[in-house]
Amino acid sequence: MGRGKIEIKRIENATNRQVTYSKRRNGIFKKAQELTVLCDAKVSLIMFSSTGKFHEFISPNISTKAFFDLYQKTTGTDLWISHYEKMQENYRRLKEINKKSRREIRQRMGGDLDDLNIKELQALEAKMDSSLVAIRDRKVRNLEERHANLVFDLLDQQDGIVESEGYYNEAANGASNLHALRLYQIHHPNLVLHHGGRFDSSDLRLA
Amino acid sequence: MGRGKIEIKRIENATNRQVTYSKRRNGIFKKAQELTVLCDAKVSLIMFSSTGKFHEFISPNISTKAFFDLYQKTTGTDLWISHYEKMQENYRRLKEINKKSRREIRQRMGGDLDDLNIKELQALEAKMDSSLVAIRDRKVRNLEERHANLVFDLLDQQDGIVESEGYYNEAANGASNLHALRLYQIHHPNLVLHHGGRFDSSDLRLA
DNA sequence: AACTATTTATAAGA
DNA sequence: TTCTTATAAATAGTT
Repeated sequence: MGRGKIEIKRIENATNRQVTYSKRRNGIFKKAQELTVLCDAKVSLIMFSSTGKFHEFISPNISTKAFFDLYQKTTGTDLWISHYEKMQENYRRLKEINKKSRREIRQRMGGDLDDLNIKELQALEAKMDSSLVAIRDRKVRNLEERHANLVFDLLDQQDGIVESEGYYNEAANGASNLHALRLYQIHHPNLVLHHGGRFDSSDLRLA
Repeated sequence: MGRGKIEIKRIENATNRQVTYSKRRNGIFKKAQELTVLCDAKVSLIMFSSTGKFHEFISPNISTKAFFDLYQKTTGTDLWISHYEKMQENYRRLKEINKKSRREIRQRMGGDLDDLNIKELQALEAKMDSSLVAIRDRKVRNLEERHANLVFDLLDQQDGIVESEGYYNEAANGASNLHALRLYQIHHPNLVLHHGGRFDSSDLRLA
């Protein structure tokens, strides 16, 4: 749909590619917006250009966080929750160890000291140590895994990804999420949030 | 673009809405695919129809998980990581408590038993208890928060959301992620993955 | 699911 | 970038 028909393959000329990206991005955002309104659908559209620019459209009345949660729930794919649950399991183990340790101390305070208790204590110490080692290993593995994901899944293919400011948003609702995004935008004008609501072409001119 | 011009507002007739959703969904997926190829961009497009049907398009060479990570990194918005880091902090506290506890036990094994140690021990116990209470509270709050997000952000607005099978995927790479998705699809034919690669209209006829 | 009259998106040029 | 415009593509209404 243009002066000529084009083949759907990578545009080699970087300038043309950028121009086409910009035009088509506007087109697809408009389509997403229309679909949201016409069909009462929830749409999340996130894109990174070949130069690493980030753009997003999200339907109104749903935060990206809620979208992710729903996505994870729907697909049953979740790394973080399984990770979190394992950590909780380890908490329970540590808690149990602490409890036993306190019981040991009480026993000793009662003067009831014998060889068996020493062995138990040594076993306890060994258990605690291995538990801590496991925790440390898991933590290290986790950080490495996250890093590897970020680095290899994407950064090796493109430059210019904006870096996180380390701003962590604790609130769970969409409004706060949006707030975080806006705080971020102050320092990253390249980041454009295509909010929902009635479509306005001025929304598409910020990048 | 059709026999007549339409206003962009919710289609009240449910059948027409569904038909339009289906047609336009195909259109937008095709656009996403073309953008991916033409402009070498990474695109994630997730949608839920008003009847709760889930559809997704994701560019090749990047998993949805990686997309989430990148999204979070880019926007600096992250609930899970801050949560996770707090848990790690609590781990460190518990670890420290365990260490002190073991030192106490060693001291007692040496026969050095006095009132001061008992007080330290009691303080230790109190500290451990409050730590565990904090952990438990945080865990409960977290689960409630997640639940509230899922329930109120979306489920109150629509029916028919497919439920998670509770399948948790531990692997971090896209291939395994895809595998999880495919396993899931076996039981949920409504779930359609619009994979990347060359676009094929047959991909769009599964729902 | 098809068919088309129209509207809409956009490729190329400025 | 942004605008123009000829043309390709998407789709609303119909069968």
